[in-house]
Amino acid sequence: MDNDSVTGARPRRKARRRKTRKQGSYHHGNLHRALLDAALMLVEREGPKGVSLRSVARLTGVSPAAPYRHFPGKEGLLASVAEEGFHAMTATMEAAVEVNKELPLAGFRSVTFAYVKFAAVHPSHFRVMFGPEIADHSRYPKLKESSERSLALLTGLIKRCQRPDLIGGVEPRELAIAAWSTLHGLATLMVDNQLGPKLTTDSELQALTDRVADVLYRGLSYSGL
Amino acid sequence: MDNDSVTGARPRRKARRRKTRKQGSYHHGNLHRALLDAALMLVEREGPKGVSLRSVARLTGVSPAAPYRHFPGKEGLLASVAEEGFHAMTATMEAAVEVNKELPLAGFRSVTFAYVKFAAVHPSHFRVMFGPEIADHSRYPKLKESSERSLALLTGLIKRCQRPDLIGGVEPRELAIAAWSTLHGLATLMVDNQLGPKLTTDSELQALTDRVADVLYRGLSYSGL
DNA sequence: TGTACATCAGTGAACGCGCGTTCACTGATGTAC
DNA sequence: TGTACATCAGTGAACGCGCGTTCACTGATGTAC
Repeated sequence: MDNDSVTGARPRRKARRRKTRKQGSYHHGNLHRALLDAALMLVEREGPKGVSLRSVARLTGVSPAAPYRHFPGKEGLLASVAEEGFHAMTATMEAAVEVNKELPLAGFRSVTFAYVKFAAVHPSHFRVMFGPEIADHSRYPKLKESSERSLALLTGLIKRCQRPDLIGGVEPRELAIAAWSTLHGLATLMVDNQLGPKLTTDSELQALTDRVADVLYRGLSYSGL
Repeated sequence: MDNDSVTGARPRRKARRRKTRKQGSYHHGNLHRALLDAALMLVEREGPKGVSLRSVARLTGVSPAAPYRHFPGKEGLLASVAEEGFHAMTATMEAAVEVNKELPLAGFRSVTFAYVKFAAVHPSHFRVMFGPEIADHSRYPKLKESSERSLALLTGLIKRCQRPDLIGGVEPRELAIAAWSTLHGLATLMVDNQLGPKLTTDSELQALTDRVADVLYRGLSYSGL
């Protein structure tokens, strides 16, 4: 049941919980986390609409009412799942930037790949993060905040790339939106199977991502970077 | 109930039906079309998950079993809705190309705007077209075919733009995927309210789209266009 | 250390609901003669 | 033109289902004295 593919986000979360809660185990031990893990697993296995509060409880081995001790309802649970997704994705993006710290433009390539790779590996999780399951994202401040971090990351990256002599010409945030659109579009089209069945291997994914990143890269270069 | 915002696709469809069916009115008159219109309306009003076969039948004033005379089931109905969406969207894109026929690169701008505008005006329809409501797009050949037309349109546009001396360097289809990713990403982020609440007016939308199109445009220009 | 009490995580039964789909049917429409 | 028949679009009742959420509860855990 432990979902160790989202390694980026979990340690942080565990640490936070240690502080706010007694560390010992209550009845279940750690139902909050167990529910999230079960939800994650169901999302990946059955897709976003295969997740119900009852099925999550069932998978966790707990009564249908138990989740209400930890989440305000179904949407609240999904919002937490989405939030963890954003944390994990941003973490891999940050790691990708870190690798090419001195070469910000090269960093762009790895960030692109990190984003697309995350979507490819966790398609349903990705869908929950951006899809209509959570009707109003603004009702979940922590979710909103975590999703904005990825845009902030792109914006920061662009600021660091911007050539001093051209600063003032283009708003970094607007370039960041253009970049984000490209990453997100590629990831979405892929997740939704719109690009044909040619993306079976990792290297094909890498190749396609590289081609798209090329265009984006050039577009940004000639827009003041 | 008549949804005249999707003007691009309907006349074609009506004409086709006149041929295959008697023109008079059966019991309901034209339940097939009425169901599609009702589904479309519900999708826009309640969002993709607000649509049920029963609610569609209800809105049409018909018994819950009636739709089964015209569609294989719920998913089949939604697939038809999605298909009409692709037809409508591609039609507006084609119209946008037509306007700038002699200036293919300028045509790119208008196509971008057409795509994003369609998503902005019909957010839920757009979601049905790309979302997980239809589990397996390949099970609906007509849907698949209609969705591929928009990529074909982009590819064609790129071919016409490609500078003869550079042909052979880059596959048009790969540039088209890059372009499509950018359009689609922008449209998706907008539909999913990820870009903040700053897109209330049409001109703001136009401005943002133009900025993104700028980057894309430059990226393509320096990639062999 | 031991006891009485408070807390609160998890139970299990129940609620009302709307759903997708099926079925035998009926009655309006179309057609062959 | 009129009649007997075939077709088939739409009916309405019924099915079984899983869902989200509520409620009074119980019993393990933690705590104050």
